[in-house]
Amino acid sequence: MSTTQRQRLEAREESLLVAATAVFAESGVDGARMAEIARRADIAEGTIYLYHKNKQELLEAVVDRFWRELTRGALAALSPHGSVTQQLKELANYHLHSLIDDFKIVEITSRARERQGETGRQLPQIREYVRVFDAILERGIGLKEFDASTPVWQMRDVFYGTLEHSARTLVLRNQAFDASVIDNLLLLFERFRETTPGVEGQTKTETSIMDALARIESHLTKQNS
Amino acid sequence: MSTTQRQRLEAREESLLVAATAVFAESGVDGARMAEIARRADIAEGTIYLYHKNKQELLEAVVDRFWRELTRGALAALSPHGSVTQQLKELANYHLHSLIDDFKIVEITSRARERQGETGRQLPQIREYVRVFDAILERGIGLKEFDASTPVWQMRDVFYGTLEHSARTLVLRNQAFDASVIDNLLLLFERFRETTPGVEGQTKTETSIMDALARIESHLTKQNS
DNA sequence: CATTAATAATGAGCCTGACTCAGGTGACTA
DNA sequence: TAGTCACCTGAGTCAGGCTCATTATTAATG
Repeated sequence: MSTTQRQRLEAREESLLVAATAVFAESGVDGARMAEIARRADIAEGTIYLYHKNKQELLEAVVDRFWRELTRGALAALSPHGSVTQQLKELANYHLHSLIDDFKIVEITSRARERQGETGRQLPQIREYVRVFDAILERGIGLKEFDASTPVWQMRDVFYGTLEHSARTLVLRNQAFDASVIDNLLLLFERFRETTPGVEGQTKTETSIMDALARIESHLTKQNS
Repeated sequence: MSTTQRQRLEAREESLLVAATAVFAESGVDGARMAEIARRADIAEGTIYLYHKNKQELLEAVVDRFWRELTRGALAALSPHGSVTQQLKELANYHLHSLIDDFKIVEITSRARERQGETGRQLPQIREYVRVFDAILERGIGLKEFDASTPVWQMRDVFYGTLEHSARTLVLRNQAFDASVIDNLLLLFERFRETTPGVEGQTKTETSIMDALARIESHLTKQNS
């Protein structure tokens, strides 16, 4: 059966990524030995190179997979019909928790961007993850809840930048999740609110977040298959 | 003359760091060859190891030196008797410009933190740099310009996190410095302002920023000699 | 089923590049 | 001139990422 064959290959690829993720997280990128990864995935060292051109691309695959999962989780964490503020808070919570829990892999993410010569690269799945927040914000603007005068990317950079740094601070201090970070961040976002509230003007653009999320989801499934 | 001897050593050390900085910035950490660094510093490869234990510690020295210079520059960019808001703006400007101009080295900074096993390390000079902002904020709180309800570290994480992400976004898009990022960020910081203004209550704590900066400066000179 | 073709997996060995160390060089002193 | 010391050198070592000739496995064919 050709299906069995393909499935076996995919299982192998998956277990390779799992093994690589563990070793990278434990030993760091430089400390990780290809031999060790192969041993854990129960394949020969040379076999890795049938799936990934080199250590760098294996790392990229690991990181990409991680952010793909994170995007799935983020979408699942959002209450589909919640308010913009509600969703923002849910996403902030999910994000900060994830950054803290998987600090090791998050740190390694910057290594996946490096590539001989190229200055600024972005992994497609990270871009996809960021879009989840952009989608919420755009919905907020569409619903006139947020002011359109500040560009979306600037609001997003405040959001992500702050959470990333806060996560680092918390981890360095060996502190657990701190909800006040999120409360204060959301308070800040009040600044972006429309001064003309226009409450409950939902009817017109109400579906836009669903559209945006659907678009992102279809993107994901496409790339996955 | 023993002075001449010591000076020669310091000049050597300095030219080594200059060469290493250039090569790391051009080729990235992994792309950088110790042989190339030695060639540019006009010394033998083995000589590098008389000054730095290995490539990792050379990298740390390079990054540390960079942030030390940045701290000097930041202190110079502040108008000593300016208002807190004024100084915040000056620091934000200086910081964003620096991040963009020296993007390569800033990116490399995270590599200097990595060290076999240890999860979260911080280079002393980066910590010192961050304190410049903390000092301004604390002065603001002392002068009752800022509310003390949000912890300083959270405000600082908003500040640094946002600027860092914004710099990345700008560089990735090949855009130059964008002043609106700073304007919007400072607008956000209005949130942290005291609701009870208490304007011009300067007399009591007026010197605290000078004290703080002086403390930081003396720190620097101590470590330098 | 046997045979062949095609595909996948293996791991001994190659090669690059960080790092070492036995020896050299020159400044200063007696 | 010889001895001491501090510093420098670069050929050689070796770890570890990666290659590729060989072997194993599966699929296709008569």
